[in-house]
Amino acid sequence: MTKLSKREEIIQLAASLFRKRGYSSTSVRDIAREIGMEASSLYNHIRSKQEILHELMLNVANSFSTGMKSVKEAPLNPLQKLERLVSLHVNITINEPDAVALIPNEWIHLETKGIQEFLHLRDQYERDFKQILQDCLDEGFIKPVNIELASFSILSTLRWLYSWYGKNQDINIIALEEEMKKCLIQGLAK
Amino acid sequence: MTKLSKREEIIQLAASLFRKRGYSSTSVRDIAREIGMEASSLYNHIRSKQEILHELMLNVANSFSTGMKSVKEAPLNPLQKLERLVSLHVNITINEPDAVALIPNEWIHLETKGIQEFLHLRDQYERDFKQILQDCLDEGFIKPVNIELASFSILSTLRWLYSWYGKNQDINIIALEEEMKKCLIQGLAK
DNA sequence: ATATATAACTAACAAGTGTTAGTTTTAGAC
DNA sequence: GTCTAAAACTAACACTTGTTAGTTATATAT
Repeated sequence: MTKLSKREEIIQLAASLFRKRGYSSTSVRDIAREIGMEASSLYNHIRSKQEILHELMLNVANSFSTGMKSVKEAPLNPLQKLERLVSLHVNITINEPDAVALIPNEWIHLETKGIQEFLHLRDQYERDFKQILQDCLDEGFIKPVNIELASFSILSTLRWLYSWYGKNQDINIIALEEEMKKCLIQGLAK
Repeated sequence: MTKLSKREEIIQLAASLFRKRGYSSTSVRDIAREIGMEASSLYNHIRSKQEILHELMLNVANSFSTGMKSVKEAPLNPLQKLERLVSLHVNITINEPDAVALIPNEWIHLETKGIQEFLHLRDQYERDFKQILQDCLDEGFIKPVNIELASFSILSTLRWLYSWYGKNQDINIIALEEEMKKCLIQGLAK
């Protein structure tokens, strides 16, 4: 564990509060109290409350985007790429569970520019995801299925993984990855 | 369409605002402005802002619970019950998309008693869901799979259905149900 | 020891929050 | 027309919000 700068400490702590109560219900004074200083002192380290959210959301969005990029470029067949994407989600979720927990909802509280940047990354990610699933279908790796719905379903599960991980933190990561791949990719039907 | 009482009108409109901006970021004055009256006038119809959220969340939670009850009691095999649950989610989502959209996150803004009631209903629902999935497995309707993870996955998808429905409102409901069943229950693997 | 930069503090601001009290308007019953 | 109840209004409350200004304390480099 590398020691965090005060700024990083504030941002990490804010992430856990944003996760628990939401961005709007977390006041600058709440963050300050938890970190052990006055609210105004925070402003020696950050520019605004909004900046904290912006940094959290775009950092984690960029983690996913660069992860996707390296998966796309890897010399793998589409099914293997799909498995790599499951690994990607599991790993990012375990490394930054609080920031990941903000993804589904808290982006609405970004200001105009932040929203645009964030949604652009998210849309691009979903397009890439669907394309890989489509490749799986075209190359006969999976059953014929509605690609829109299937990618929506897989991404829904992966997005909510953080809440499941919250309750089962003792699980082996490798095992979790394998179970997820089995569950999401191999499907249920006999 | 039956005409709504003013109270119901307020609550429905609040639901759409809560969905768009979140409970905390929606002020009583926002609701009043949209409905065309002064903030204080709302209090002729509602007891508090919190009461609106409470009513929305517990009504929709009860819709799911009573739906689950009737599925459990129906003379069907577990796989058929699972399919009925998919229908249940699709139908409630289409009938009250705004209230459904609040389920994943906004319950944290309920006050103590509301949280307890809500989480109790949710936990019971998830237990019942898992049991039906377990029955499917025990009676050989589905492949051997981690029940915890599988039910988590299916429920994640069903919970997020509202966001997918938001983008594809033109879709045929029966077709949507069938696609969901195919996607979630029959799985992907060849 | 002194100078300097960093990071804490106190105090205050303007704006917005949910809610209440008291009053006036509206609409329907007799 | 008059009485009554429902539902709107204005005005204000106590409190919280994010943020800034100005000041003091702390630590480091010379």
